[in-house]
Amino acid sequence: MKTVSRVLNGEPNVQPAMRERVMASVAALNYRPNIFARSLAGSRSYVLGLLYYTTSAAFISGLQQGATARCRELGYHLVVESLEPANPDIPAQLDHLISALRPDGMILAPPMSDDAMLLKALADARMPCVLISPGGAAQALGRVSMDDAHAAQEMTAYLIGLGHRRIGFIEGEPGQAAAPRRLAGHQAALQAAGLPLDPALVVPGNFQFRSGLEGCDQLLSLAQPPSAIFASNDDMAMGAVVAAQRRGLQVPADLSVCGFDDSPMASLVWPQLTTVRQPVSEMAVTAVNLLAGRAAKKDAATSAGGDWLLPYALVVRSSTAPPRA
Amino acid sequence: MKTVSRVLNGEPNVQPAMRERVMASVAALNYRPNIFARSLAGSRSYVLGLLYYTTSAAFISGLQQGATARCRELGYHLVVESLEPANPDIPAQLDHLISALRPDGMILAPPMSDDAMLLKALADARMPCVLISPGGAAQALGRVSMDDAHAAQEMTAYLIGLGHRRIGFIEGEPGQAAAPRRLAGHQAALQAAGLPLDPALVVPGNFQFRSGLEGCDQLLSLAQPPSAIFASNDDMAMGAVVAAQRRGLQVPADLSVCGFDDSPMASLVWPQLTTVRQPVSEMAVTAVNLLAGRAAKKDAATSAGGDWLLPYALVVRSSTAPPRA
DNA sequence: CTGAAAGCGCTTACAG
DNA sequence: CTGAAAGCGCTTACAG
Repeated sequence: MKTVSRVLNGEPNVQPAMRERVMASVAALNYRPNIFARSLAGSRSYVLGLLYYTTSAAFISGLQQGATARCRELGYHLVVESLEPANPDIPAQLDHLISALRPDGMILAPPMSDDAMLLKALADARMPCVLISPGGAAQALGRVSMDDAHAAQEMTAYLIGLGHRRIGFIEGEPGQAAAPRRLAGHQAALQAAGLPLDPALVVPGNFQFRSGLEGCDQLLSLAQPPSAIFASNDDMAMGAVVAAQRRGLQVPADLSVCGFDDSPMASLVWPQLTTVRQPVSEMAVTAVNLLAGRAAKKDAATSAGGDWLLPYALVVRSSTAPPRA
Repeated sequence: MKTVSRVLNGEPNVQPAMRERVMASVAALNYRPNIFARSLAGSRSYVLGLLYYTTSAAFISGLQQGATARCRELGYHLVVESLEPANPDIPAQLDHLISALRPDGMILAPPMSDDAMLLKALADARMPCVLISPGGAAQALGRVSMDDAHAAQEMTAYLIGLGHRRIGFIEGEPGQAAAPRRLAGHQAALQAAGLPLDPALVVPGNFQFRSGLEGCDQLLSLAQPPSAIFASNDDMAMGAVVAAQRRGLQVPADLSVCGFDDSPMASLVWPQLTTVRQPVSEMAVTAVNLLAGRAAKKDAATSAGGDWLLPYALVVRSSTAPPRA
């Protein structure tokens, strides 16, 4: 019965009758192929790696959720490895993972998707990789991202549409690729509306709660404070809300605040945050599809890959409103 | 050279000279045993599963961090599966995971460590399990927890030592095992100090930011409001801080607030939260040790297991102070 | 389109 | 204490 192998792996050239006969037995016996035997004999391991570094637990957890779900559907399994950016141990850790498990591919979450040392080690091992939201255009099977700039532009356009003319912006961590993109989108919307780019309205941040709090304080201390603040992520937006409330301002009546990410906290705080939903779990699903697809192909050369841009969504909740007249 | 197997697996009865000769070759060739071949032939898979449901991304991420690190040291690999409590698909999902990967054991994070359906399916499959912070005393290889009650008791004793006499308490999600334990510890400290148990000072919560905010509001609306509030976790403590600040109160000058967990946010918010550090990553390490140890043993019967209570730490930061005179 | 053979890289008893 | 043999459960060419 070596034909079962053919039908189980969905290969062509099997008679329908034969195929059905096999399928029936498989169902009846509750047969489940042993992944170890499969991997030993074949050229695929049915294992995919997720390489990450915990900047935002919510983001990583979302990726993992999407990836494990899709892996489950495809008969794959996900092995996770937490790495540290630019850590000299990376090659050794990778070598260990690869030689022991021989994963069919790796998914790199940011900021590891921009880690030169990791990327080099992976390339040396000829390991297929999909990069999530990379900054550069490193060589890889695929890159899956969302259009940060366009989303930020839409958010700012929404604030302008509400009637805001002076909009403060709190930047993200400079080292992360998404930060400058979000600022660029914000400024593009300002320009499209014919609004001036006042440098005083852009303050630094680092994606963390506290920098949002301080950034908001700085903006509200301006001679001409903004009527709305766009923080580059939700954590900072929450900080901004707290800073405003401490000064006795009502959000959104006195000050509109919006964020980016739609983290789980965004809809738990009060007021609930207007933000941009990142397609986190969809990005992971796409990455798994690319890697699993390429592993199934005989000729790796023709594998699809490429750049994928996934749709985001503007989530309007209760932290934004028209400015006070 | 089938003796290399013996030395690689650290078995006794090998001549030192022979052992050294093998080790030298292994190092020279950068030899790495293939986990698939090992698993196919042997009775161990060198794979451990982490079964969780994302209540707190930070908590899960901490567990995973600890588990992967320890797995790496022991030559194991971690496969993660996100499940849903009481989901009827659980047996099927589990069956799939077990028959394909044959993990040597499973680590169950709360609240899955109390999920009856999961526990039953695992027991049916005779899968060794370690439960993290379970509520009940379900049958398992091991249970690793921290002493929630004692930690809460210590926290309340600390507040009393600061001079507080009326201390508000915001409860956790009733469905989670830790919630009643923390309340019990709080009340034990009150009684030990001869303070009354005023039911009005205990308000419900659900471990989320918003319930902390509302709970604090409720407590501060009391005819005799408390001078300190102990929230059952950090998310709720952050909510309490915001509620206080909205009323124009200074934390900690006008109101002390403390939490539980030492989540990453706890030291990023302002003021930084006084809280209890849970030994999250250590719990995961202990779980891996138990499972790997049991897999290595020939006679599973004698495997250690049992109950493990790991040390926590009171982390005093700037959200608590003596009450205003 | 389908079957018989060999082999993936280890570990497990079983002899020496 | 150490070696030779068999086998784990699949997949991969290779014949029919």
